[in-house]
Amino acid sequence: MPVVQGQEAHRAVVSKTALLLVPSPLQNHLLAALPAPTFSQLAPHLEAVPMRLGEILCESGAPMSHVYFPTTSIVSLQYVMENGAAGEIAGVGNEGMLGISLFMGGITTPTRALVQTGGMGYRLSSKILLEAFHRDGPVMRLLLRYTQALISQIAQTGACNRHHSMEQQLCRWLLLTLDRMPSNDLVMTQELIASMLGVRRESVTEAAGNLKHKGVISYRRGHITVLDRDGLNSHVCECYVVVKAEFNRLLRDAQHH
Amino acid sequence: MPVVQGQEAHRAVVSKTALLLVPSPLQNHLLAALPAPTFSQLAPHLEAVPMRLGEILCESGAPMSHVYFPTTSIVSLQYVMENGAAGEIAGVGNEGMLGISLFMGGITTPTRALVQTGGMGYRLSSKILLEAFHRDGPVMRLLLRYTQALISQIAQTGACNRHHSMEQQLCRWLLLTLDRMPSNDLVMTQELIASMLGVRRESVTEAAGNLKHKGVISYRRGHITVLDRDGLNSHVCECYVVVKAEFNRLLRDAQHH
DNA sequence: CGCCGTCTGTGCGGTAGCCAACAGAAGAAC
DNA sequence: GTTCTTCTGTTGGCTACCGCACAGACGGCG
Repeated sequence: MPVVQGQEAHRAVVSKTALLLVPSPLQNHLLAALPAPTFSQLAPHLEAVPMRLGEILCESGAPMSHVYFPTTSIVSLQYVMENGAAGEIAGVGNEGMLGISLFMGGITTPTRALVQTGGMGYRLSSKILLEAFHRDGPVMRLLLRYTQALISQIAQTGACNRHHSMEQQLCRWLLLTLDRMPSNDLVMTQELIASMLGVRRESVTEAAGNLKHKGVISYRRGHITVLDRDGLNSHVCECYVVVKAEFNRLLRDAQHH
Repeated sequence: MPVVQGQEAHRAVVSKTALLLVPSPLQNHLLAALPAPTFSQLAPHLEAVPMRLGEILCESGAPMSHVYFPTTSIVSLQYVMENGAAGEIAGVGNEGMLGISLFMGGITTPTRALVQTGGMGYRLSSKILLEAFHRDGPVMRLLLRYTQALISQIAQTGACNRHHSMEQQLCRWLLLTLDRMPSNDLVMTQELIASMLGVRRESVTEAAGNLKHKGVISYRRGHITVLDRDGLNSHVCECYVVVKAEFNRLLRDAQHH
């Protein structure tokens, strides 16, 4: 997506280091898609927060005091089964927000929100968000559309679980994660990926080994580097494309910024 | 009270039991949960429609002219993969509605809506629904809550796909379907169940055979009868309970009727 | 009644991913 | 550097589900 790359490049040039640590809220696509006046109303209430790897922003069933708009971080929405097994139902990065249950009316949600890639984000108190949402204007329209895109992602992930191979799922996950990151280097252990995909660590090792052998990725302890994005594209299942297309479709017409 | 079975038969024959075929709109829990004045506003626009087994109410990616509120029918929301394989992401019966993408803003959705159990329902033109929704009152609140419950169901189904056995999933599916039906007798072939669950027909045969052997269900060509609901409960995975609990939680506080 | 289409039962080989147990290796901490 | 933790690689057996092929059996229909 040229927008993201543009922003990244711009940031890297203009800023020394300070701005890198506290990126603009506009790096979040949802915030960036708001009309300028609407954004200005919210801006004073946006609070930059660091989001650390492994941090749990919201436990399953717990209410949230704030909603989060990741900029350089990625959050994983997970179900947790009774036997302790976990798995990702969707990811939230700079394209989205965390906390839709607030405006959907349920307040809580039975999923856990876990920081999967450390970075920065912005948060907004639930009160402010709800007020903005119920002005029935652009905020509501945008957030509902985002929610629909999220539903598609959840459904597609479920379908993918059922029908596609480990390797395909790994490729999907890598691509989706890559799209939310400024670089090709993911700080990520295989163990963590396994817990996201809801599979054994060994299965990830094997699939990643194949991709490495083919020269598509390389990795060392806790880092994965994507060498050949097209290579991933040629191994991934349709699910990646479907999810991306649906996000584009739903948020395209919502652009005003 | 074999209503559905009756419907299939009666439709072909004459219907002096016509009243059985046109149940009250209030049999749909969402409509019933609306405050009386709100419901009265909508009532004149509600149109009773038969929904026949196998009918496709909405093809993947196609816009809908109406939203549907099933009363005695059940609709299955399905993803369709490129290779033709299909699977259910969620079901919609008398507890819900079909067509959330209308008010979510996306207009279309990448899932197909297939009638899984024949029966009756009510439909409402999208225009009327949207007007009601944007009055920002009880309708919006209720529909957003329902949408959140649907999200939970989709997520839980995906998780269940990954982690639980055929038999557990079959029990979950039977219980969820049973809850939406007036009788214990499902008009349903194993082939159809298999396509819902996204598995082979033979796998369903085996799992159903086990349940039959244990005396939990009985069946004959195209019919499944649940003999022992508690038996199903003792074989089902947690997913069933989670979904039901979330529906109850989200729609309980919304009751005004 | 008998035919025939559809639904259900079963068997066999194949395989992807599970479970458990370890061995090696990279990096951090000292 | 040395130690120690944590991450990655590999093995072997196991099970659930797949794919295919076909037999039997129900029940609608002429």
